[in-house]
Amino acid sequence: MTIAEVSRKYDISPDTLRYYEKIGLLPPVPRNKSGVRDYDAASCQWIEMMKCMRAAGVQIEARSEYVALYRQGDATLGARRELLLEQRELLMARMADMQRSLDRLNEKIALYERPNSAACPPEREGAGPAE
Amino acid sequence: MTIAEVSRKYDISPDTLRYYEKIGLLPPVPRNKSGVRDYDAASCQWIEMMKCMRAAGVQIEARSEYVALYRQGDATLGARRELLLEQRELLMARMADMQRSLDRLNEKIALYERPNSAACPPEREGAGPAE
DNA sequence: TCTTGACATGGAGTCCACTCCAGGTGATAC
DNA sequence: GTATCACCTGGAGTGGACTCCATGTCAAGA
Repeated sequence: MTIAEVSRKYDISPDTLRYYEKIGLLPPVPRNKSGVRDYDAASCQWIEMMKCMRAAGVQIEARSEYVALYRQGDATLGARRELLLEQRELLMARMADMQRSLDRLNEKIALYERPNSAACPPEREGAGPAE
Repeated sequence: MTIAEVSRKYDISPDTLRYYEKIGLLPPVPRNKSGVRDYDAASCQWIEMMKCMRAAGVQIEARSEYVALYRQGDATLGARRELLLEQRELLMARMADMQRSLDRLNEKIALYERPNSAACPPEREGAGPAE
């Protein structure tokens, strides 16, 4: 697949795809004889993996570390597993934070649903619903 | 409360607190006669609100818009409610994305738990567990 | 009175994750 | 053969969200 096709398929700009490869977020993509990228199945799986990690909020540094470990072969299986476990902890913590935010947001919206509510936070001291 | 106390209480640096106020993420904080900030209950509630919105991934622009609407008074109740509803949608979408990522992460970790697994993605074509 | 320390301000600098651009190459269409 | 087009590269630029810094003020303690 060309970079344009991959870009459409995963909704990631060609510039970003090249950037990811340059900084090691993707292992080198195969090229045709004129040096043009020709993404294969493995490349696509890495792209999906990176999209997934990005959506999970994993920093670029941790993502490239994972790729680097992978490319060093089986000796790094343990380290890769550790990295994923650590990122899972971080992800779950972020999700818990977001859930708390969502709960608060829902409370606040509920206040706006009541007519005449002063809808918090109060301008200064006292007035407005307790939070 | 002084900026240092608030900083400790909410784990937000004094620089960030001043920055938030400067760009309108917090309504002006009361000052003592020498111009030093003296955070009151309302200021603290705004800080909590901003921490909450930040944890929810709300951009600074949307947060300052909310504050600006609030400061314009009751005429903007509807607009504020709309803004919160919109941000709730975005938040729920992000959480759904993260849940998908978590599911995938768990699958991947499961592969690492099995001894001798080739642990994806494959280096090139074929080998390695299907995803 | 002098020093210290917490605070103030405006503005510059940093970091992350892209995003854009100038200049160049190779394959295809006319 | 030349125009067009998609692609290439290295490097500069951008936007968001801080973070740091030089310089200055004020109140309190030695």
